[in-house]
Amino acid sequence: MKTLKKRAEFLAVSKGGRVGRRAFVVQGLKRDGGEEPRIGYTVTKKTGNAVVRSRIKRRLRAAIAALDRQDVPRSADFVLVARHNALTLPFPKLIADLKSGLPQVLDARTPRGPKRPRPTGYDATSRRKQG
RNA sequence: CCAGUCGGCCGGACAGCCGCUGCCGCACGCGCCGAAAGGCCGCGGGAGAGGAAAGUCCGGGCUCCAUGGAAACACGGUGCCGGGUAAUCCCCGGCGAGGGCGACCUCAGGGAAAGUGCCACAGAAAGCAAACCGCCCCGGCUUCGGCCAGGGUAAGGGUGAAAGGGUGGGGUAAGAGCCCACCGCGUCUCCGGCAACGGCGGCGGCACGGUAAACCCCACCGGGAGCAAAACCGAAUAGGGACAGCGCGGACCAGAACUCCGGUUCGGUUCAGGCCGGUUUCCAGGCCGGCUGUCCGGGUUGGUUGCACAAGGCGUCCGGUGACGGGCGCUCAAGAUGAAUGGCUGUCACGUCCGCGGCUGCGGCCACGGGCCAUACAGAACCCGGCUUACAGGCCGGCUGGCUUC
RNA sequence: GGCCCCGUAGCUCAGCUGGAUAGAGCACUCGCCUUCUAAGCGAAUGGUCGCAGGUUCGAAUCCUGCCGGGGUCG
Repeated sequence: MKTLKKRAEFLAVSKGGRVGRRAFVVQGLKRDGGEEPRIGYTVTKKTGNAVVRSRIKRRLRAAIAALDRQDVPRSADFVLVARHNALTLPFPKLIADLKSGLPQVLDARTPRGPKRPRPTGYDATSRRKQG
């Protein structure tokens, strides 16, 4: 399985679909031309120290390697953004989430683009009493 | 046996299935990717995180800053003495001060009499020796309680972190190193020691407050930047350099021509000036303007090297109190770059918790069964030597204090 | 991976060089003004000065070590 290596490629995939799962968030984008799917892994510094980050990345990589070829859609790029419980989630559940998440992220009905902050309630200043 | 202190070491093991990255050997189509440089694909063998890989706090190697040298001034660091080392703010041994019953731990240069500064508040006074409450003497007045003037003191009170040696005795009107003893301080001689320093004795009677992690003085050390250094290979575009031609910029004139006497044009000479590792100076030495054409080279994305044989590791002997040094033998031991060194499972050791039983010096110990997302801190990034910080649990050794028994 | 900078009230910052009172503005609370609100005026509250040692009589300030955050690298 080929991997994404450049920052520009990661930014391009982040504009595609996005699906959340228990241990990670999948971003995916269909790609013209290439046939072999490519995977990128993102584990932020907020997740833990270097030991934890490396271990999460290795588990995700091992889970991808355990998938069959038909489970991964072709002609597409994916980015897995790890959550902290990717360290502790049982391995079969990790594989099951990947099997369901990878095709779903390419569905046209999934939300697209980078995650935006959800608006919190309604704006309280708009209903100020006037004299 | 308990308590403590110092030093060293380890920091899961085995097996199965599936993977990742270098290295070595054998194959090696003229295959695939790429603009190129370059890389990829087969089989077998063997290797693959740490004591801190961390923090990036010091010191070196290495590379570049064109090269080489000298001096001064800054700036920064270090600071008892001696040694170790490539080097250090590190380590070892010793000295001094403080703490602890002790093993042991902690701290740090000298100069405050080279100079400058500061010492708030309180207090009379904070560095010049001065006197607030007091104490004492003499004189005067007195309502006999004291008051005033002059003088002598620094023992006592009070303020403060600190009040110009301390304790005791003598002495005195009261006092005071005024005198004496001891302690402290300073200084001199001698002795021990390489030295820091220590010791005996004499002298001085106190003259010398604290702060230098305030400025500073003294001694020693240090050029700067950092492997994203640096070298090589290498699309497009922009920019760069060399050469040729044109002769433009500044300054000057024994020149020539024109002139409205301000200058202009031509010719000739020259590059004064600026920049070049913090600054300055002295040397060598190098670089620096415009337009057109031709050629070249550098270089971004990228690739290769740097990059793993190094102050290396292990063992042993010798020298040394020790840090460490020397000899001999064996060994070759991770090398990624969106970043490899793993994922899953089983068994076991250890640990911990619960239950039950036994022993006991009542602190605990032992045996059996069961549980644990069943291992702390933590992941190489050019390489070494240190320091600091984090760390479940365990092992070994030296030493100190106490208890019991013989 | 290397290098550099910054941590003070809920927020934005002074004070640090040169040591002795922890301050300013906004925000919050209360009061005045106003029919009510805003604005204005007045008052009060709010601080382990990132943490821990050390130097000093005395540390936000000086020294050392940690912790956290940010920037930058042909």
